[in-house]
Amino acid sequence: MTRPILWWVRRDMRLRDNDILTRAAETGHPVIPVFIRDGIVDVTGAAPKWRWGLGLQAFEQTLRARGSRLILRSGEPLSVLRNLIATTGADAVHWHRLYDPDSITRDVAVKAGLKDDGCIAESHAGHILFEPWTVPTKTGGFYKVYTPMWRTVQYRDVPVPCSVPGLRSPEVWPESELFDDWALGAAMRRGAGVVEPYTCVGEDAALDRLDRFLEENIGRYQNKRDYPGVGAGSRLSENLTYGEISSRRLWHGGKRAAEQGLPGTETFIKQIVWREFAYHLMYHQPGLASEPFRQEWANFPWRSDNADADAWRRGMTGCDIVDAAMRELYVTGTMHNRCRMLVGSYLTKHLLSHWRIGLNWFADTLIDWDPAANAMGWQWIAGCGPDASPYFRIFNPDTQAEKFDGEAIYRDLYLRCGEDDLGRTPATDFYEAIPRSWNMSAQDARPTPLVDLKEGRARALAVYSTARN
DNA sequence: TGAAATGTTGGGGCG
DNA sequence: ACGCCCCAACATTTC
Repeated sequence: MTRPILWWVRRDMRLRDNDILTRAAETGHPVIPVFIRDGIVDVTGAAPKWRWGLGLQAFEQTLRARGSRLILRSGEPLSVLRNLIATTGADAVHWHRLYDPDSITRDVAVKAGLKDDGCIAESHAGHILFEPWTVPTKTGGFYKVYTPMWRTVQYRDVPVPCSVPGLRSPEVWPESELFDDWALGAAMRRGAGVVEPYTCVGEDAALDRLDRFLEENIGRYQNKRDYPGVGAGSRLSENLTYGEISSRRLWHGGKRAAEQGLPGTETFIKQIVWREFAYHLMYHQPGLASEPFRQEWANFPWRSDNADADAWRRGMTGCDIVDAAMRELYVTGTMHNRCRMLVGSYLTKHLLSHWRIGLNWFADTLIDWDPAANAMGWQWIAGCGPDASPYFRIFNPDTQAEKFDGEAIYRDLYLRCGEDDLGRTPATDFYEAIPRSWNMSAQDARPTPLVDLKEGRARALAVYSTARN
C-alpha cells in the first residue's frame, strides 16, 4: 500500500487546477486533506473568518461527494501534522504557498520541523500566477510600479488549469474535529444571515460565476466596471481569496475571451495582475500591512482612531456616496472597487485618519479580504505606498458620485433602500444588519457632514505641506 | 484609477 | 470691417 500524503489545506479550497492533487493522482498516493485552525485562522477578521468557514463546509461536501473527506484539526500546525503523520502513516505533507509574512514564518518553521523528522515537506505554487522571485526588474529588484510589471508579465506563459484528478482515499481516515464546534462565525456582530445571501460559496459556484461573467459581462467590463450602480464586476475576489478558483483559470478565461475578440479582456486580466502586484510587494516588503512603504511617511501625523473614523465605519459621515459604500460593506461584505478608493481617500485625507484604521476595518468586514491586496490598496490611497497616487490627489466624493453614480442608483440603493438593477432592495437587510444605535434606517435623517469637502481638502493639503517640510 | 486653479484659444455679440 | 469683451471649451499647471 502506497503511503498517503497529507494535503494541508489553507487558501486553496478547490480540486481543479490543484498541482498537489494532480501529482498525487499521477503517483497514486492516497490524499488526506486536512485543515488546521491555527493562530492565523483565529486572528482572521470576523467576516473573512466566517466566510472561510462557509468555504470549508462547502469544500467538505465536495470532497465527500468524491469519496474523500476534510479532516479538521485545531492547534499548532507542526504538532498537528506530526500527530497526523504518526497516526496515518503518511510520509509527506504538501501545501500551496502563501506570501504574507505570518504565513511565511509559520510555513518555514513547519517545513524545517518536518524535514528534521525525515518527512517530505513540499510547498507548491498555485495561489498566484507568478512566484514573487520570478519577476525581477532589470536591476534585480522587484517592481514598485504597476505598469512596468504589467508589461513584463503581460505575455508570459501561465500553466493551463488542469481538471479534477482522481482522489484516492487512505485505508483509514484520521479523526476530525466537528465544524460546528469551531464557531468560526462567532465574531460576526452583524447577523451572518444578513451577509449570507450575498455570498457565492464553493468551487462549482465560483466556476459558474466566472462562466457567467465571461459570457455576459466581460464585454462591458472596461466601460462599466467603474460604475458602482452597475453590476459589471466579476465579483470573483471572494472566491479567489479562498482559492475556490485559481488565478490561472481567470487568466486563461480572459485570454480566451480576448481570442474571441471580446473587448475589455485586457482590463480584466490587468486586475488579476494588480492582485499579483500586491502579493509581490508584500513578499518583498513584509511590513506592507503595518508600516508605510515609503520611509518618508513614517512620521506623518495621521490621527489615531477617533470619533470621525467611527462615524466613517458606521456610514454616518454625512457624505452620501461614502456612507452608501460603508453600508454596502457592512450589509453585503463587499464594496465596489471604486468606492473602496473613495472611502479610503475620505478617511485618510478628509478625516486625516490613519490608513491602518481603514485597513483593519476592511480586514474585519470584507468577505473577500485579501492580506496583500488590502494592504497595498490602503497604502496606495493614503499616498504612502508604492506606485501611490501623490498625497494631494484627493478624491472629491461628490464629484466622483456625479461622475460614476450620476443617477444616484447606488446611493439610493444603500442610503434610501432603493432598488438595484434587478429590482432587489436591501431594506430588510438593513434593519437586521445595522445596530439601531447607528441610526441608519432609511427613515433617519442624514447626518450633518463631518467636514465640508472643500475645507477638508484644504486641511489635508495643509497638513501634507507641513509634514513634508 | 484627481481636483482646482490658471492659462489659452476661438467664436459670437456688439459698439 | 474691426477691435473688444465675454465666455465656453480645452490645455496646462499647481496642489
